[in-house]
Amino acid sequence: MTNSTNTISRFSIQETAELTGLSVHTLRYYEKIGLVPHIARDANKRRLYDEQDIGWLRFLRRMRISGMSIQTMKRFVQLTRSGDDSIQARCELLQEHRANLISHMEELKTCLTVLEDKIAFYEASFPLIRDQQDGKVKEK
Amino acid sequence: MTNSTNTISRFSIQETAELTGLSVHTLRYYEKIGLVPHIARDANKRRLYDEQDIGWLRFLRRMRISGMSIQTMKRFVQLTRSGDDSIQARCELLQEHRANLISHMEELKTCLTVLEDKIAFYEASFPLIRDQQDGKVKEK
DNA sequence: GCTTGACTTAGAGCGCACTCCAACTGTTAA
DNA sequence: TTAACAGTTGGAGTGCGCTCTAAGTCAAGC
Repeated sequence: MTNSTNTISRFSIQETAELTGLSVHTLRYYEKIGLVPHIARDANKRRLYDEQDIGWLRFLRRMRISGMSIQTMKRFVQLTRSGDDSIQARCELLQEHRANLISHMEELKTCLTVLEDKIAFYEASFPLIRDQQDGKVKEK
Repeated sequence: MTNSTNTISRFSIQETAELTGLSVHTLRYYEKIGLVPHIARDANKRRLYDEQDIGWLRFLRRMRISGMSIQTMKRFVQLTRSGDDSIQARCELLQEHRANLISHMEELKTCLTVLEDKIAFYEASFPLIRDQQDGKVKEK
């Protein structure tokens, strides 16, 4: 982090990639498609991200990981731009996403159970694997 | 389900799609790429899935939903084909997938928390939304 | 002055997992 | 017998979300 003051921190695209977990490619891509507004530039036209940008990017990344589509994120951004009147709509969008996320998590729980059952089946049919996992002697 | 006996059930591709949650396209696709072995055919070369096939397809679907790639599923199928010697390898593959799945589920939990916080923030800034959700009168 | 390296842009390319299409076959019902 | 319908095949097309390339700019260090 190469910032001159303690109060205002500005980050290069590389630093921002590290701070947010998004690749530099993705950072430019998100800006291009309008997910991120007007990133400040230095004298050489290089991007300078501030704390707020980092926060927003982190939020976007979380939404992506949790399965929100780029399309939906775009809609959310649009709503954000249209001021306080859209707060309710934004909230509803997030509530819908939450519902999707929760049901997806439920589904994953089912998958995990299926997976555990299958693993248990294999382990039962081949006890040596269990021993290995316990750190015991491996035999063939 | 148009089966003639109670003991041996055979299903058309359409029925199988309904029973497994996979599309007919996907069923053919999975067969083509070798995820599903030798599905029986009737006199007109139409696929006839049996209970075992259904079970296997359901398992595949679960693995896909939980994030296993087609590539990895192919590897698993290959191992299955190479007999009992591969039981350990198969088990390890599933254990690795389980680890991935669990860490993904953790990540989703974090996302959910972030999402809930954001929703709570919006709800706090616009109390009418809360009332609406509680089934109370909607006002503008 | 020259190279290195981190950045810029517009736009092309890619991998994944389907999804669909065209052309065909066979069964059933009117 | 003709139309509708459910299936078949090989192969093309699609949508998503990046990811990379080419060609260029600028600043710093040797």
